[in-house]
Amino acid sequence: MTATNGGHTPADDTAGTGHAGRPANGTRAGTAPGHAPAADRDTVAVVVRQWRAVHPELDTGPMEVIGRINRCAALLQQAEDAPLRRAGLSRPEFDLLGALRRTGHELTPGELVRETFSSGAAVTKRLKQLTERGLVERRGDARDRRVAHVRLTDAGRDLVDGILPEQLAYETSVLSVLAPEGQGELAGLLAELLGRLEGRTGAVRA
Amino acid sequence: MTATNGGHTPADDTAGTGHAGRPANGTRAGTAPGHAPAADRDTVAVVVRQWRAVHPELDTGPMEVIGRINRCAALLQQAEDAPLRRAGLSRPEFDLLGALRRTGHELTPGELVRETFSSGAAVTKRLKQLTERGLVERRGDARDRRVAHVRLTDAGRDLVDGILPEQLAYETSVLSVLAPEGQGELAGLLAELLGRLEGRTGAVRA
DNA sequence: CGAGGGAATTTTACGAGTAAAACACATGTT
DNA sequence: AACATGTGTTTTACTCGTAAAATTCCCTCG
Repeated sequence: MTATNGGHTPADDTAGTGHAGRPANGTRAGTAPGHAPAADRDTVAVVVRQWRAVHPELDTGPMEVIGRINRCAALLQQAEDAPLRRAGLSRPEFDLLGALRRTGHELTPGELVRETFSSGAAVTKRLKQLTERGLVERRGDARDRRVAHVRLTDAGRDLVDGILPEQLAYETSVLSVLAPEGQGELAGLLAELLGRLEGRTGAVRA
Repeated sequence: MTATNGGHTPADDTAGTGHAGRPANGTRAGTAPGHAPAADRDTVAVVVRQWRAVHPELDTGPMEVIGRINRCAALLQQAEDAPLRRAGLSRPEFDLLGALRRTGHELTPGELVRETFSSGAAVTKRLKQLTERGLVERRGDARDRRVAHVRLTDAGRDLVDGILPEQLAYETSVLSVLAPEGQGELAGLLAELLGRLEGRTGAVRA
């Protein structure tokens, strides 16, 4: 979207929360080559400054990172929803189809729940709709009559294969502001962080 | 949460989409000092591998970055919702209160919409609830009777001030997997990316 | 001054997700 | 074999957010 979509962010944040912060006040934030000082280049910087003015005693450092992650995610999702809506799909629906496509084989509703990180009820509803639209098919299991097996129809597969390149092309264009090494660094740092977050499920006490 | 919360991620992704990717197959993903190769340290790496197996011709690079941003955001939000729920607040509600707290002055509903990145209708509903709970107060404008001015009550201010340190402490603990320089780098890279995303509203065609 | 145009906010109708309960079935136990 | 227990999936009741329409009010212009 960013052009097509109406422009409503579902789960944003950053703004209200407090997510922004400052990496040490000395840690040069500008990582890029010859870029502006990025005083308040983005919304997060502004928010952090506000918090610091009100609560000078708090270390707002983490906000710089987490606030930006949240905001980037929100904007990216909004942007990438456009090609999906054009195809008449919501993101969660595409995620479901994508899971089937990338694993290459049938999945049960339960497996879709895990692959998709959504609730069982949500998966049930989506499957119902996607089945009606002819994008997926279900088949009962011979052994265990509780379980079902879901697979993509040809139409479903084609739809995913048609959208995916668009998504990747858009993502590539957005990331092009970063040098290739920058992209690698970013991926690496995020992988570390994600490793901790996914690590022992819920080990980090909130 | 990550321990308290039920465990339902609202707006996740990564899994189904395709967000993951690989920074060049040579770009060492491990950015940290002496860490494991991170072969499939996280979910995103697994997903990317699946996509590459199915569509070897596509450049899945951007997925490594964007997939991780999305997944990190989802997990962070889930984790940080715990202290909020304990206080009986949803994240959007806290965002609204936070906007009032950090700006330090009254805001109109319209301003809250902008600060909070949510729809007008949503703000209206939240204000209604928060007012009933005695966390905010409204006052009509003398000049223009269409506008209202919203301010935090003492209870509202205290609530925000009580929660914020918890949030920051949690964020600090999560980010502690990264060295301080790593955090700075991450903040800087994300700032660059965010700059582009926020830049000219919707300039990047999807 | 009275109408038109526009802005701020709220209301309405509805779609989508969640938690918890309900189902349907399989399996280990005695 | 009958049952308690546990798992896979769906159903139910409800909440929340959205889009679009409706309200209320300001301001300018003829």
